[in-house]
Amino acid sequence: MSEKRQDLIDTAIELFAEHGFHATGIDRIAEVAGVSKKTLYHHFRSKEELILAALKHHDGLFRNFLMKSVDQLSDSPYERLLGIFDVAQAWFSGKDFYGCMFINAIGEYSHGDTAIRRACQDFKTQVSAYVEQLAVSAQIDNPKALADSLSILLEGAIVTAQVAGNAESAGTAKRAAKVLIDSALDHNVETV
Amino acid sequence: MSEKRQDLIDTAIELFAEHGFHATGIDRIAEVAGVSKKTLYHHFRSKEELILAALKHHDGLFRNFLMKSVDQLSDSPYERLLGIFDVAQAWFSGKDFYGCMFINAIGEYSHGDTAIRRACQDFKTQVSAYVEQLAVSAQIDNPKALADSLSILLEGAIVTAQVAGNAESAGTAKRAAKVLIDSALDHNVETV
DNA sequence: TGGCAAGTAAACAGATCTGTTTACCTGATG
DNA sequence: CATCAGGTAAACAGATCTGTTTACTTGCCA
Repeated sequence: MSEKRQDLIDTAIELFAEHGFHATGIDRIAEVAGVSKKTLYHHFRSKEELILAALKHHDGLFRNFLMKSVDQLSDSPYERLLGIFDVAQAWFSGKDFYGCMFINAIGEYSHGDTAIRRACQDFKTQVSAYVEQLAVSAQIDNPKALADSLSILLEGAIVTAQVAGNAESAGTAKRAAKVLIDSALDHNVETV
Repeated sequence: MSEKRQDLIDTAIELFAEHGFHATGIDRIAEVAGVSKKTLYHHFRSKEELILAALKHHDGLFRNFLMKSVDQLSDSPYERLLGIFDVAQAWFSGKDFYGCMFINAIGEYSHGDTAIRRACQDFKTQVSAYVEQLAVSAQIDNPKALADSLSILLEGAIVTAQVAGNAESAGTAKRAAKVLIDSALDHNVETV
C-alpha cells in the first residue's frame, strides 16, 4: 500500500503552507503523516524531492479546483474571466489560506534551487494559459496581453489578501479586471 | 561606535533578501557584518528583534527610494502614477532583486509572529497611502479605489518578476495601470 | 592613571536539522 | 510454512541553529 506516499505529500502540503518550508522539519512531516522516517526516505530521496513532489501535486489540485470552480460559475466566457476573482475571494476567505504556495516557495528558494523555481514557473505559466484560453473564448483581441494583466492582478490580490489577512483584495481586483476586460473588448470594436 | 548596529542591520537585510529568513543564521550575519556574536546579542535581544529592525529599516529605505525616484521622473501627477511602474522595472532589473522582502517575510511567518506580520502590513499601508496621494494630486475621483487597484498591480508585478526572473511584468502592469487610470479620469468627466 | 564601555574570539549548552542504521514486526503470497 | 516486501521505533551521526558565558583586548575620558 503506497498510499503512505500520498499521505506524506498531503501532510507536507499542509505543513509547508502553514509554517513554511525551512520551518517544517522532516521529522514533523513523518510524525503528522503517521509514517516512520525510514519510510519517508524510502519514498523520497531527500527533503527537496518531497518539496518538489508536494509542489507538483498541489499544482494539479489547485489548477483543477480553479478551473472547475470557474467553469461552474457561468457558461459565458466573459463572466468566467471575472469569475476567477470570485473563486479567489472564496479561497482567501478559507481558514486554511496561507497565500500561494508557489510564491512562498520562491521566497524561500529564490536563490538556490533551480528545480523548485522551475516548478513555480510551470504553475504560473499554466494558470496564465488557462486565463488566455478564457480570453480567446471571450473573443478578445490579443488574449495573451489580457491574460498577462489579469494574472498579475490575481497574483497581487493573493499577496495582498495574505498580508492583510482578509479577502477584500479579491473584490478590488475583480473591479479592476472588469475595466481591463471591457477596455479590451472596446478596442476590438474600434479596430474591427 | 554603534555603527556596528547599522552594519548588522544592513548585512541582515542583504542576507535575508537573498537567502530567506530561516535559512540565514545569526552566526552568518555576525560573520559577514564583521561583528562578534556577543555584540550582535548586545544590540538585539533575539533573531526576531533583528528581523524586525531589518524590516523597519528596509521599509524606510525602500519607500524613500520609491518616492524620490517617482517624483524625479515627472512633475505631472498622472505621469507619476505611471512612473511607479518604471521605477519597478528598474528595480526588478537589478542583479540584487529577490522580490519584496515583506512578501517574503509573510511567506515564512504568516502563521506565527504577529509583530512581523504587522511590520509588513505597515509597509503596504504606507506605500498605498503614497499612491493615493498621487491619485489625489491627479484629481481622480475616489483616489483610494484607484490606489488599491494600482497597489495590487504593483504587488502582482513584483511576484511575477520574481518568479519569472525578468522584469517584463513591469511593462504589462504599466499598460494595465494606464487603462485603469484613464478609466478613472473618464469617470470623473462623466459624473461632473 | 584608573576604570569602564564596547568590543573580540571561542567554547559551551541544548535544541533541532537532514539523513542513516539497526533491530524488530506483520501480513500477504508462493 | 517460509519468505520477503514494507513497515515501525528508536538510536545514531554530524551539522547547524539560537542564545550564553568566559576570558581577554582596546580605546576613551575624568
